[in-house]
Amino acid sequence: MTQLTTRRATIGDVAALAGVSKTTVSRYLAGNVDALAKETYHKIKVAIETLGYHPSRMASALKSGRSYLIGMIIADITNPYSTAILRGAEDECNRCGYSLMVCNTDNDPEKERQYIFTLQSHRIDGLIINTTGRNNDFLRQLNAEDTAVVLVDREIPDLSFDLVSVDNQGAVEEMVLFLLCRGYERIAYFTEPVEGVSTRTDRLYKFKSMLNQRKHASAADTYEVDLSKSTNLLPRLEQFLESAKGQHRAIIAGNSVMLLQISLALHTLGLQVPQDVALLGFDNPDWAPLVGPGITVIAQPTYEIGVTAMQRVLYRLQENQEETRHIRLPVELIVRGSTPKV
Amino acid sequence: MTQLTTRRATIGDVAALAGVSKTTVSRYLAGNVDALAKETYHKIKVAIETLGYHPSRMASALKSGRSYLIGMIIADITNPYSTAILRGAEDECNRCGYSLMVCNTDNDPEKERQYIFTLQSHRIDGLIINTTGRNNDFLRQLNAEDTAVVLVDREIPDLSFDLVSVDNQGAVEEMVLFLLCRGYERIAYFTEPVEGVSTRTDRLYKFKSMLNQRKHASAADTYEVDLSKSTNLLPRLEQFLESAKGQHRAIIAGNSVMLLQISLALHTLGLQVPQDVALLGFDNPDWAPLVGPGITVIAQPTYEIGVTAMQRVLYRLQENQEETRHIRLPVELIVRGSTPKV
DNA sequence: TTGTATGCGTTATCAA
DNA sequence: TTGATAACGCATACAA
Repeated sequence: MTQLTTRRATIGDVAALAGVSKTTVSRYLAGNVDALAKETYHKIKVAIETLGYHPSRMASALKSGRSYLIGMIIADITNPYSTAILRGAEDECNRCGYSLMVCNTDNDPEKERQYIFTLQSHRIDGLIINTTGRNNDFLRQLNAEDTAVVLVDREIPDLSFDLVSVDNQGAVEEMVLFLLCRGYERIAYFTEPVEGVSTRTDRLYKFKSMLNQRKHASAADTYEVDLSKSTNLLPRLEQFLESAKGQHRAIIAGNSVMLLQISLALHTLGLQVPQDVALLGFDNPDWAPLVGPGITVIAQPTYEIGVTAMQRVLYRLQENQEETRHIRLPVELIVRGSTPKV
Repeated sequence: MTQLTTRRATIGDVAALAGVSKTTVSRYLAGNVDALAKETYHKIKVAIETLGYHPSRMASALKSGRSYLIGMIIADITNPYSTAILRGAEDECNRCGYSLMVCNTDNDPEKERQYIFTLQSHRIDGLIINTTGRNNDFLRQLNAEDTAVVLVDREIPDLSFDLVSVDNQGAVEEMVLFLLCRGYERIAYFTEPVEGVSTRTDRLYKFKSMLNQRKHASAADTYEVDLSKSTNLLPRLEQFLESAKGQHRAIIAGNSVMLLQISLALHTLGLQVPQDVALLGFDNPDWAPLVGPGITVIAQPTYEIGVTAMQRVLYRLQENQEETRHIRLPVELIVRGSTPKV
């Protein structure tokens, strides 16, 4: 009669206590309230509260094919840029009754692949992915399934996924024009390795083409540095500063990780911003106003990117077969002390 | 005969193609390989690859009671401190074949409560929670269920959950002694509102008791500031600096958010660290070495906290009914230029 | 070493 | 407005 272990209440328990069928309870749960007698509605309500019943999404998902799970694969979760996107996506996700499974790949394609499998096994309804760019074949598979996939930040060639990002080439253009306008003669672009990462490729491409076009500096003023080895950056930095000695020099950092490392390296070298070299970066990290005279940056609407990407996923879930879209959100140049007129 | 829509393969499809029973495939999937004939093993392997089959965790969970889902509730995901813990937890989680559902409460107890329900509905096996501290009754419920719960950072009174954190009182003691030793006469402690947040309470308590004990400064040099209103901080800061005019002054920030805001405020006021006031903070954000002469901090082993908390959760899942433990990881004082000898 | 039968908790189909 | 019944994909007890 009395049960010793407190087993979790099921829809059957609720039905029994309320004196109705499981079907009726299921209708109640689905919010199909109009089709219920007032009295029935109330009996079920009471029964649910009495038992402290919570429906099992697993069972529901098994039957209905909807898990209410969205996967989010992030290349580097320690990057505040990613975290801000995550926060936007999470907010929107929760707002719509979905839950978010977060995966951090540390830019490792193998981990990314594993995560794609794992998420599939949980039957996620949708996926937001900030891809390492080296699993295109695996992502192609997802394309065939019914999973709604939206890319953030990084594009994949020849793949018909929605993409939410910013106008990277426009941003670089704005940066370079700004610096030229302020009188800088030599501008260096420092980026993490660009291979497979569309964002980095786009930015670097635009930088090169602008400088070549203006014949303003040698194209050699671009530096691809793998920051995983901490000793890689310093010599390249010195190389640039040496080669541009006596000129008005500026450095553009391709993302906030690079910006941080360059700031640290300049600090190490005993150099001052902007006296010794001007500095300009992507993203707008918390500390940008605090370092030296404040660092001029291109700020990206990270929170909105997250929200937009999630909206896009959920929209796709409404069985919309609309054509793939590439949504570009606007950036904003925030001028601080690191880039004065020369 | 031929199916038009590519339905997702099930264990039944694999069994049929391999010419064996579902049970046998299930054994294969469970890694129960010793009990399989070599030939059978191979047939199943081929069938799985041919079909691109991925087991459904939902179905598996429904039957076995194991969802392989761990929930993680974070009070503030934009705080790098939290992100670092998240990364540790996520790594360990993945390493053990579980997936992580991440929830960000923005320190809102109502959101926290909603998330607890949602996670329950997904039948999470375990939960790591950095609690707002104002849902103790709801968490008590979880205590009764079979969910493995581990708290990080923030404690809950009278609740028998495992807790992973640092020795906050010891850390404050180290900070204060360090500052006294260096000759500072007036030390202020700035914290976000402490109510319900054990970490903040502990730190503030220790600070007060040390200063009272030494009769070194008035206990009034503690400031609880709600940073959600951006205008709250500046007047309190000026109040302290004014009251301690002419003395060697130092400020301790109760966490890195506070440290950032104080740094910004001092910047606004045109004050220099450490000439005008010394600065000392909790956590070790990326930018700590870069601001002014570098900021002295107490660094917490955030990644390890995340890993340890997850290990603890997974350990509890092995049906261990061992007594509740409070694990305190060591902190490290990192001395930089913001706190010179006076 | 392998297979049959049953049930996990829910939703969907059909009937009343 | 409500209910009986089957099915979702898998794991397990038991049998062979």
